Amino acid sequence: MVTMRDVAERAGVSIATVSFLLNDTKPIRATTRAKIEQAMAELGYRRNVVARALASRRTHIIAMAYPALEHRFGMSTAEFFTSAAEAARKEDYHLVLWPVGNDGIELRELLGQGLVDGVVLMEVQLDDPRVDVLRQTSTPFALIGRTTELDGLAHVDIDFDTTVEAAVGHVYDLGHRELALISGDLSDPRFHAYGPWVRTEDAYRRVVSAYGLPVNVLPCSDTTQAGKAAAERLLAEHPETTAILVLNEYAALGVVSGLKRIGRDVPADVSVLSLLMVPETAAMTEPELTMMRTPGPELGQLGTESLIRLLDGAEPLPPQLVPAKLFPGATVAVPRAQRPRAGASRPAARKARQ
Amino acid sequence: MVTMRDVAERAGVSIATVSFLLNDTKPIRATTRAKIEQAMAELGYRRNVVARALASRRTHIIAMAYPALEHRFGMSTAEFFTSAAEAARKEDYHLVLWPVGNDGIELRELLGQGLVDGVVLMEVQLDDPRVDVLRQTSTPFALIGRTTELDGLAHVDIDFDTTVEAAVGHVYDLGHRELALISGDLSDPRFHAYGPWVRTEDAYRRVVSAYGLPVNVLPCSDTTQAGKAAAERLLAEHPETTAILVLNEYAALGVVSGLKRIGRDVPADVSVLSLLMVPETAAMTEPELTMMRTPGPELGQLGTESLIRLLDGAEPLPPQLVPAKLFPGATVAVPRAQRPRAGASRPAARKARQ
DNA sequence: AGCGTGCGGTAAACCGCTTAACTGAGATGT
DNA sequence: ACATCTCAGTTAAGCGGTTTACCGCACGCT
Repeated sequence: MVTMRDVAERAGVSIATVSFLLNDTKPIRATTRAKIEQAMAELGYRRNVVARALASRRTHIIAMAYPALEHRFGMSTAEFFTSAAEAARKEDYHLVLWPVGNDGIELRELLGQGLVDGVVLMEVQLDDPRVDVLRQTSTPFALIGRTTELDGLAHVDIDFDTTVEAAVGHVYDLGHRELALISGDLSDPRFHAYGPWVRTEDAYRRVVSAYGLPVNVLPCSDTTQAGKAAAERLLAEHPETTAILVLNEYAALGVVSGLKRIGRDVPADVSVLSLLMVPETAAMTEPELTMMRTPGPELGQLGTESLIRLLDGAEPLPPQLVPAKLFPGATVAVPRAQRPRAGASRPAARKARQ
Repeated sequence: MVTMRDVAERAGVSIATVSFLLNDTKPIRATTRAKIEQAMAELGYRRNVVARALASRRTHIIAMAYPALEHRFGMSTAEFFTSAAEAARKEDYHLVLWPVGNDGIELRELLGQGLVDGVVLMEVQLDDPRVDVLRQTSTPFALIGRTTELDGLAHVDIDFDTTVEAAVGHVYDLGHRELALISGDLSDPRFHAYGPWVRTEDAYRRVVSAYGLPVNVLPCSDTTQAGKAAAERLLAEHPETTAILVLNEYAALGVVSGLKRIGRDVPADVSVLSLLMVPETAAMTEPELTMMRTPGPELGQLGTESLIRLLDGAEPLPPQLVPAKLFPGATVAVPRAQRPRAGASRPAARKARQ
């Protein structure tokens, strides 16, 4: 292994000078710079990041803490990770994906080892134990997602209000009045306080009420099977439904096939709009799903940048909420019965039932 | 930060003793051991992995090198990663996912930094530049997959022969005689030498010929859309087909919906069997796909263990080939026309055409 | 009594790099 | 002309561990 000492010797300078050049921490005369650079090139020198980390107390590694047990690693997550990794590399950091439990125990373990400079937290709970751990250990961190209390925490998140507003508005404008939301299963303890689900459902209730439409929300866990079942149940209980918004992307796939199984045509009989999804998944149904596209690339990048600001002591990035944008597919159409149906269709401010 | 020195002081021993205890590299008297352990507990000591790495020249980090550009990170990959990470943790290693290009340049960069002790290589090409890089830098590594030349390389892979044999056998036994394989797109330069595709296609041609059936192979890239298109084309050109094997999991989803779109019932008219897939994806179609389940968990674990053997100087694990096993779904059934159709059905040893 | 020999422990030299403190020479100010 | 600043480098003290060489001691053996 060729070390900095070797380079310094060959260039006829001190080892410190080499370090200053490498880190750009002190001005170096052009002639010396040239000598050093030549020496480095000739020897094929690469600085040892471990030694650097020990000496500088900065590993330049940031962890993306992902609760692998509670949330399956799916397409959306992959997107977050990829864009975050890219953003990190641009700033001379390494981004590693770290599977940790939601309780914060493994995270504490990880932090104690001193391997990472900071953490990007994914799948944030409304009240997240991991945030406490990070605070206690005074580790810099940024959230992709939001806790309820976030006094000054660096974070980025989906703008659920705007997203839901746009989604509901879209189907409303097409003429739909009998909507339903196939939401997350908030009775599941793992997701009871899972931000995206809670916030989306809240937003939905608000928005739909504001439109003067009845609120119909069905819980459903995040699998294709559950989506199928939910769709079938929904249309059994509310056969008047003409448009379904689906929160979870895997459930959305199931909703489409579930509807077809019970003989409903999509979108002729029922429109389906997926609220948080990536294009790859949307393409998996027939016809292709219309969706609100999860701003995964933006959020992954922003979250990482925001953390790196913290680490580099630069002035912090302001928190950002990014809405998911409508991505047209072929599962949303004008409802079959355009004429306003009496009574049921627009019952002024009927309240949520759940 | 509490260091080893603090612990040693408090326990009234030398810092070396603490190290010996921690690493179990020298016998320690029970009384001293107790003192040290108490001191550690009281102080809440955790050993700094960076310092340890520098001193021991072993970071205990292994990288899973994943060609993120060439291969999308999907469900199967997630499975490999998760099981590999778990296996690594059991052996006191950290496994990080590292996106690198297939050309080996980024990999070389990474290795130069001295951050990782070894590499688990994913999505191996038949002749993989990354293997050369690893050899040149004499980095220990294990392959999940195989190059063509693998003199003594540590590796694990899918047993494509057995897998294809089982798949073809399954549909054959049900009575299917008009098979087709929707394969990978080997004309795409990125996949031209991609092991799983090449090996599966080869195996398919061999096996089907051995059964005395006509060989019908259609290239198709790894997207749902491509799968749809391929299915439609296939049945236009070969309407007699009763069973389709699909290599890529995303394509398989498309095949099912493509068949439905052109009015073929699955499985009544055409059976579909996905060759390499995870259950989550299989559940996404209606009806659920019958598949050969990718042995991702096994391979991730075996690959990692095999690398760790190398790193720890233990005697190496023998290479292993693990077949994918049949996971029944609802897309494979007895062909509608059970009666052997004259001529076309069993043309003794008709040869491959491609 | 004399002598090797395990055993449990210590001292100290690194590992490769960062960085605070220092140096020496030329430029600058008055 | 002399003290003062810059500027570009150097020296050396760590960072928090690992590991080699060494040491004293009790023990068994002859």
